[in-house]
Amino acid sequence: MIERYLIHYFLAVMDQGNFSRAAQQCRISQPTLSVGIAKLESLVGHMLFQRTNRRVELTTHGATFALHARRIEAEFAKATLAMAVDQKRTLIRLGLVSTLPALWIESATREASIAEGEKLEIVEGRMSELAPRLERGRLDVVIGIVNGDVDDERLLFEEPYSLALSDNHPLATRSSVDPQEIADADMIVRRSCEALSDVSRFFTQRGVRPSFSARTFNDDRAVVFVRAGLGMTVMPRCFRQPGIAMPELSGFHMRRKIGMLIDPVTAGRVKDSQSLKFFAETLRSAATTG
Amino acid sequence: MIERYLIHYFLAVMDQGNFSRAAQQCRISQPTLSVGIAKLESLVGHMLFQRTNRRVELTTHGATFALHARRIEAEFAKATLAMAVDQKRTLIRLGLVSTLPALWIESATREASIAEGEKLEIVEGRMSELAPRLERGRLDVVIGIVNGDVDDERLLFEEPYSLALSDNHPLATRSSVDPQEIADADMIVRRSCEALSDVSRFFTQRGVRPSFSARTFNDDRAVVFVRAGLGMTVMPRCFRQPGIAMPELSGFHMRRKIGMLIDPVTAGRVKDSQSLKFFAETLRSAATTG
DNA sequence: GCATTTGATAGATGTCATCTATGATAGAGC
DNA sequence: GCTCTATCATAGATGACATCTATCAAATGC
Repeated sequence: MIERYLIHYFLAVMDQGNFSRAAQQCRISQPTLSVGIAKLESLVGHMLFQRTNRRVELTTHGATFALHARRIEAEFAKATLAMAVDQKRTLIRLGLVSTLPALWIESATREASIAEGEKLEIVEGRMSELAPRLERGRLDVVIGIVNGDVDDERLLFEEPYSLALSDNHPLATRSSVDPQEIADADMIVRRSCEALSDVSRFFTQRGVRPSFSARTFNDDRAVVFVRAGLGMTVMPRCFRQPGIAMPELSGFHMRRKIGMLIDPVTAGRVKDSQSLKFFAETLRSAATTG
Repeated sequence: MIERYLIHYFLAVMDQGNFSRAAQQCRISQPTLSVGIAKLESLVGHMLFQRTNRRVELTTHGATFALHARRIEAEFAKATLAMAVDQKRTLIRLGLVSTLPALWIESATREASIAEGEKLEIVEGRMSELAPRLERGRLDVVIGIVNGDVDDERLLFEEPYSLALSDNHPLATRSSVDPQEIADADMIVRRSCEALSDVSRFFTQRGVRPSFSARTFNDDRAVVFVRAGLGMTVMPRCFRQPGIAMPELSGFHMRRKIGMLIDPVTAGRVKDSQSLKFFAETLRSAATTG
């Protein structure tokens, strides 16, 4: 049976005149589209496209099928439109980089839930997982690390990485600490940290080889370790909280920007979302007041 | 995205007014249809059916959607029809019970391949595997064991089960052998035999407990063993061939009918198939001339 | 000749439609 | 009441297949 997704593939190739671009339009890989068209051709029993190396054009059978394909797609569109009235809730699928403090996420989530008739679906993960999901339309928006220039609306905050240590540590009152001063200290490794490799390079380039007292993927757990005096670590400023001192690590100037990455396809829906707005604003204000 | 199969499910429920019957119409299980309708409802954002215990009826949203669903399905049908012209080859998916002799299958396949513009796709297996495949439309026709009354057109041949032994065995010249006479003989077990349990019951009820010299799923291999004098076995008469004697096993009157089981949905297409006709006739004549 | 762009192929992976088995509910018959 | 039957829903396992990440092969442009 000819499924709708094959109709989609077919129309995309017609639109773009090219398999690779059609695949992009459908947000699938080129080989997937290739076998999809092959399957469609086997289902209808005819070649639909004449592939020359420079361009793709319809066969006569393809032209016939094109008429029907357009009508089918139009009928689906009409049906969807007809059912779109009285829609109760809009779903926003939000990707969230895992290197944000639990407390902030907690209050942001609570604020977001105020919005009526909307539903937030949150996926946590590293940027390297979230970015392709956004790319393929599995997420509507990602709140995480953004690089390069970002307009103010989408940038939530920018922050440095600092040293984090228990506030009864001798160095806790200092505003800045030299790497050599902590050569003998125990360090805690935040394994999900996006700056992990930069931090370790920073220390090794200065001849400092700290010993490690803990390794964790959970940043809030790392904070607990620090507060308990198990060791110190380097983490984004946003993790500052009672019991933790965060002096500058002199010479380490890396910063990160936290912002929103929005899927262009669903951008309209996302822009209107009250819950996302509440969520973002809570993070933004936490960063400025903290 | 609403896929076509969901439209199908929806229309089937409308047609039948009942999930279970709709599932039968779609040749899927009832739970599959249940979650399918649930998925469709979540996609369109509305309940489509009002389920009471005794009957299923459309909601107002469902009624609206029904109009569109019919149109969509109609467009697909038109498209399929438009592409059906100039169809080159028709595919017949043939299930073949594995307890038929390789030689017969070989010549039948060769004869079938004469038919132009048709393609035969053969799946071998036990009846217990083939029957559900036919049931679910994965096969167009099954050639295998048929029970009960079958019209002459679909019945290919009927045959008894006989003892099979090497033709230089002392008993080879006999027309009939008593079970007690072979109490000491080595037997070969044809593990895929549909009569296996009947055969072993037949022997045990007569107090005969033969020893086994071979066990195989491959009937032609069993023939090779028999011819080599490794032992004897009970098999359908159609396996008779040079080097093998097949005296009757007195008291064992079981017979089997080999015939065609045809999927009612694709019956029209199957009836017209030349290759299937050649295939069937070759088997039928092999049975009468052999 | 070399880099680029095209679509096709192969093998691995993940998603999800499908299955079987079971539960929950309601009416029918006694 | 009680069972029996018919209904649709749920849970977990399975399998099919759409999709991915490699690649390759062929043609074009420089």
